[in-house]
Amino acid sequence: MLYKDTVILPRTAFPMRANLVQKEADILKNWADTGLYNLIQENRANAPEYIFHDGPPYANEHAHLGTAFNRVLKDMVIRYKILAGYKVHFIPGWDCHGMPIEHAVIKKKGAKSFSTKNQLRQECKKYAEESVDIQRQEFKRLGTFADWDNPYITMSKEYEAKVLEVFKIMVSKGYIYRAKRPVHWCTKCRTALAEAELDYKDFTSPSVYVKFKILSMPDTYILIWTTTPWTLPANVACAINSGFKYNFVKTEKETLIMADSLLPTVVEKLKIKDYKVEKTVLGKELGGIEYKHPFLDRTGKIILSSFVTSESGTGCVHIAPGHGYEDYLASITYNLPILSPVDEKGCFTEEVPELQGKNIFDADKDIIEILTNNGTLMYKEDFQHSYPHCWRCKTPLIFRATPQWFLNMEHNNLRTRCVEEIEKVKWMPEWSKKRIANNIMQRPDWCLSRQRSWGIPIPALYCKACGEAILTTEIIEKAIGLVKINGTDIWFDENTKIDAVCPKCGNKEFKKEEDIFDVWIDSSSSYYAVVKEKLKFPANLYCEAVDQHRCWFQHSLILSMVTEEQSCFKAVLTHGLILDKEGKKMSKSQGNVVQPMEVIKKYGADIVRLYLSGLDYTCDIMFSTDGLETATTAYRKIRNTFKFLLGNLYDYKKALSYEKLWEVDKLMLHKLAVLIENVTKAYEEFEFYKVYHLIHNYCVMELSQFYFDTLKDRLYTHGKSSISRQSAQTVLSETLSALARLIAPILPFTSEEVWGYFNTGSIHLEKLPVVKEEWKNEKLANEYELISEIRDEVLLALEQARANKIIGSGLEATVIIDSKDEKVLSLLRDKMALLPSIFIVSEVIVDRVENMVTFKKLDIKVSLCEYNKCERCWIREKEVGKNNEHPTLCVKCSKVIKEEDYEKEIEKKEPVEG
RNA sequence: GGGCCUGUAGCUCAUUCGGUUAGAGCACUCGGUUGAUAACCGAGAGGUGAGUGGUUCGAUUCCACUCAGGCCCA
Repeated sequence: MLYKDTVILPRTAFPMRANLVQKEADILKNWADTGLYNLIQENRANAPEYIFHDGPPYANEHAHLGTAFNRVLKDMVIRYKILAGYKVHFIPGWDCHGMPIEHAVIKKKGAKSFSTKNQLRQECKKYAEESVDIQRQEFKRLGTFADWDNPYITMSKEYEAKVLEVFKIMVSKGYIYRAKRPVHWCTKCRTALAEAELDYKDFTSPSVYVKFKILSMPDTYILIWTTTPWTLPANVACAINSGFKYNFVKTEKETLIMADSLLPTVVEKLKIKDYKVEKTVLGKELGGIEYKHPFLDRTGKIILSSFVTSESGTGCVHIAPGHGYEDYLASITYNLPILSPVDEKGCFTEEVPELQGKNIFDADKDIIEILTNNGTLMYKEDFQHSYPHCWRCKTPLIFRATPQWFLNMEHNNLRTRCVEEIEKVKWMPEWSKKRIANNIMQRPDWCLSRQRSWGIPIPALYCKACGEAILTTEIIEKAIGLVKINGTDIWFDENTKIDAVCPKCGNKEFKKEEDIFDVWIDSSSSYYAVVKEKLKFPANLYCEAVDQHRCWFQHSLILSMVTEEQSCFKAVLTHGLILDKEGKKMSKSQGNVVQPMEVIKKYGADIVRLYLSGLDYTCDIMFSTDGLETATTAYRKIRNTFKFLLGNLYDYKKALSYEKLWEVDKLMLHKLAVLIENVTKAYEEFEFYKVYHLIHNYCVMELSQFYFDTLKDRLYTHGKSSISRQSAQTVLSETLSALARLIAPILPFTSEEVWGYFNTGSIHLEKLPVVKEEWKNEKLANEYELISEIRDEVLLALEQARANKIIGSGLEATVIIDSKDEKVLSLLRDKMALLPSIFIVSEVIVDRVENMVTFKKLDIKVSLCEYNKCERCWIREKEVGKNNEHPTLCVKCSKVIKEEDYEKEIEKKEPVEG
């Protein structure tokens, strides 16, 4: 008789090997075919809303690993919120304007191939559109959930018009002003350059030491050092560090002021032999002192600035706010004039009559001559240093102050209101509040204008008669009307005319502003163009990387405070950046860049997602292949857990009521309840790595190592329809149902695959598992806490017996246990009948015998069980061999065979050959 | 140079107010099983808690500095 065939082994088509790459593609197709996104929206039509607003990634070719991580993180939030019963309408976005795209297009096609702005803009648009499509495919492949067919695109005319509306409100409320600011300028291309367009190369500049006469002190000079003599005509101040010590150095002729720490190098260079330090003062004591300009008829004053270093020079820095960024910042603090007597070709203007028309680099030697003649030049040499050049024409660049549009951070107490509003927002992690508050407090006024082509034009006009810059809500209104229909290209079309009257001279002819907006205006207006327009203002959550504290988070907050007088987000979740496995930044030059799609192609999205979910993203994330391998192992464990569950539920009919369940099964429902509660709590806090560890540990420790192992005998050998087997199946079913849903936000593909073998419909239409009150059983849990400790000791004893060749399999063992602890002893006696299945041995006897090994709680003796092995369930039992009908079976098995009427089934089966 | 963050086993994470021998899982080694089988079970080994100093009866935990790394600003 083939008793083996009466054993009910797991049966499922759910494959052990995932073959994720193929499987995920199938599931994606299925989601697309069934229109899952819309099904979910319908399903949650009347549910409370959760507004999660997507920060638009930059539409620049393939998605980076950091972007991929950001998408996955957002997706886990979205999928969790949907699971938790919310309606989440997630509109993805793309940031499409800006310098990097313009840069890439010019690089690809060459600057000469575009004769008009709009030709260049068309090419940029094409580039951005292609990038959006590439990234959309990649984001879909990651299994991320969104309204991919209806994204917001910052270069769409609707969006552009909305940005202009935001600007109109800024103007109408009086936040916008126009002022000069130094920018990197190419004198050959006659254009401003962005940071990314700078090409640093070695360059030789004249290095000069110049003395400025202090007005209030006879024969006393402050000594400065500069490598750009041509900026001296724009000098308005001299900066020193308030914390440094400054010496008054008396030489034969005069007294020179310089930093104490730089004295030795300076006197050596200037070949000053006889000198004496007359006195030493702290920098802050010199603040406000006036000096005479070395060759122009005006004065400047000494100011205090923290950027002055003691690395080179004299510790006294010549300040020309029109020709340096730090100088410019200092000019704001000290309210200094911003002189920039240089035209767009790099020649001096009439503001410097002596040098008018002269190229500034050529003028260096003229200025040196003037300084030499009037005796203010102390020393001169050539100085080689790394200097920015134009990326296109390789000309050395200059800083030149040009008029720009600004947002005034102090208007209507904007800065203070932002800082106060920050307090009302929930920042996760908490330190991010401090970070953004610092940023807002320290930031200068926002320079809104860029001298570029690919962006939204600033709708200002210049009077052709008097040159007056005109920016009014009426003009913006007209621009919005045009843009809504035509997009912003219309602004750059020379045929487009805006009707207006110059308020200064009454003229009606205008030149349109050529500058565009800083791209951060585009993306940071999304609260207005998307949240307010299509969702519900304000958003519940923004979630981006840590660098966005200075960018999107900050700028969105500022704009929202201007237009809505409140924050556009209630909570902000920040994550770290993705670094390589050594914690180094990924960069092409280092060769340590990981392409997300290559990883997906190799491992599948679910494994990548599982890996990412397990990382603590509140700090920087080190991405390693080792980690992916670990995640693969963890994935297999989770997958096999599902396979075991499915395999033992193929014949499951219906749940047993709680009272009828076996004790161990009740225990497992308690543990499942605790798991559900803990996982839900972790999800609520967006602590996905806790979710991962909780679920993985549950699969490994509670299920695989304990429950499943002890359950095998019951599932396989008890009667098909026995209460004991049904009891186990009831709990297995609850476990599968809960586990699949709990992991669904992390493993959207695998959970969907599992659900297909278990239930109907998509798992992503389901809701979080609910803990039934009756499942909670602290008393049982406490008892089993102790039993678990006891089990560990028994397993240790079995291992020793195995090492001593007393037993092989655990089922060969008879375990005799005793305890000196009354509590333990009474528990053992109480649970006597259950112990063999819990220890997975054939026999357990509570007794005291000789040669017991003492453990912490128990004394244990393991011996080879003297009974015969049941052919069917492999348990050794004293009745085996005594039953005439089934001489090789134990009592339990012969009873099962009889009651369940397996006889016919067995006879029907063909005998197996060999 | 400034602001913010990070550093615990090879990997991913724990360690509640500072308190017994710093814990899990994976990976590794050894063993068992062959009825979850490219699976499953058990055991073992693995740590100067980045470093130095301080506060304390006691520090991985609190403080200072240093080192390594990240973001932003200069």
